[in-house]
Amino acid sequence: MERLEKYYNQIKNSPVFYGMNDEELRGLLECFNARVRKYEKEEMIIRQGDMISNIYLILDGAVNIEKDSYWGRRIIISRLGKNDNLALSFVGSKDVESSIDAITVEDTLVLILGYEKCTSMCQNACVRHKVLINNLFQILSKENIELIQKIENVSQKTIRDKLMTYFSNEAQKNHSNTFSINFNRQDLADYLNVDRSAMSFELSKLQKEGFIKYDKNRFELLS
Amino acid sequence: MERLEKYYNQIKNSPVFYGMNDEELRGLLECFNARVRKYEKEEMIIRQGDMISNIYLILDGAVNIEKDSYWGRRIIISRLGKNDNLALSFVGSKDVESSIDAITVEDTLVLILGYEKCTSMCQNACVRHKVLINNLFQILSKENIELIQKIENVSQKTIRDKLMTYFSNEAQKNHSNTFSINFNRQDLADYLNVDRSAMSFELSKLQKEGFIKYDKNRFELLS
DNA sequence: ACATTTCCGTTGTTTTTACAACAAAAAGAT
DNA sequence: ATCTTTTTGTTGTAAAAACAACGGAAATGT
Repeated sequence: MERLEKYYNQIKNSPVFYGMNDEELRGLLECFNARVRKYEKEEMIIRQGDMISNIYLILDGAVNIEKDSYWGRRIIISRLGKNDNLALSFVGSKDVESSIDAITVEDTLVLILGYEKCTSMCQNACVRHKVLINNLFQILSKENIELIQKIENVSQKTIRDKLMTYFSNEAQKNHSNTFSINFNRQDLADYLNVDRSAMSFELSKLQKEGFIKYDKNRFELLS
Repeated sequence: MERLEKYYNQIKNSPVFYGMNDEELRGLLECFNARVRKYEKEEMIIRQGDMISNIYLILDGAVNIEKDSYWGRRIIISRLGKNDNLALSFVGSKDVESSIDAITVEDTLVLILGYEKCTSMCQNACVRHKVLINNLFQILSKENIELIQKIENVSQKTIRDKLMTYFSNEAQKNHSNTFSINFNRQDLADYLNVDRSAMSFELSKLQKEGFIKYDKNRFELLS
């Protein structure tokens, strides 16, 4: 259990608490019984089948949202990082258990809010709750749009098209044709749903043909 | 333009307005300048690039959420029906233009609420707005979970696995091993991201091998 | 610096898919 | 009922992906 104060500024600036002043935020943190927890590398924060009643906010680190297809194949649905929320949709959907795992890819610090407890208590009373839910709505909207984008990525027919679609999207996010990615090769393959070695092969081909340049995890989109 | 009253009961029972009494609902409908609009078959309700500031609720009919991959290939992201919302995530994400098309697959009736207008006016004032956003949050959560499920469907490696995953999910939704699907073959192929003829072939093979039985759009999961 | 482990690229082989072309069946129109 | 159009199933072929096996590079630990 880590001290909350240490991360107060970061918490304050996260999208979850957007538009709140200090007084409101502190009240909210107390009402939600906020705490900070540290997870080791490769630790599971959420498991398939869990009932989720907490809001999880990543303060630092990286987390994979994964799903095990029934024969051991791993699907990486998304890679989350600082200021992202985990499994928010399962908080919003009452009585639905998590269909995904959340696994840290490195040591990770998470802020945990007991959503259940507070909402049942303060019901219509607290004003902050209204701001919060408004923020959550917007965060979920963004998540939704990113899922659609992911569907676009994995729906391309060839490995080449998947890679180029993914790179285009990354370049756009970074406002630059040069960008680094968080994934290693295996993770990228699991994200794009292709075989790693086939993907590696396609990457070199793309480089030889002059579409991209890369060195380790740094990529450049040419032309 | 259709008369609102005719559909009042259905509107009242939709998830968007869950938990509101008549007075609140009527106030809300007025505040949001609610109207009902009829779309013909194959008409576009939303286009890629549109800025979405309305809440769309399907009263009757069916709508495809699609995306055109840049070489004519069509991706069906989801098929929506009665009581579903269109493009809600683009309402929540300010200043983000739609990345999808919404196209009717048959004559469709839609309730349209001018979300923008009301929220900017009544700001923190109206109580109903709080209930509404709470509902929207839950609806978006469900959408989110369904998108994750779709990712699971299309992330299977073989056509057979995609079909069986899809069928399992449908059977579960219907609480029965026998169920009808809305898609015709081409649409199902575009949804699962596979070639139609290859899929047809795989379907007959699955039937021959005794895994499924089907007649037209009615399927049964055996074993 | 050395050993060990993890990660990455390459190649050949097998499996699966996409694509094209066509026939049969079903649905719609007159 | 007849004709037309749309949908669905079947087959062969070419393209692409998965898989397996391996060697080298890079990272990690001691």
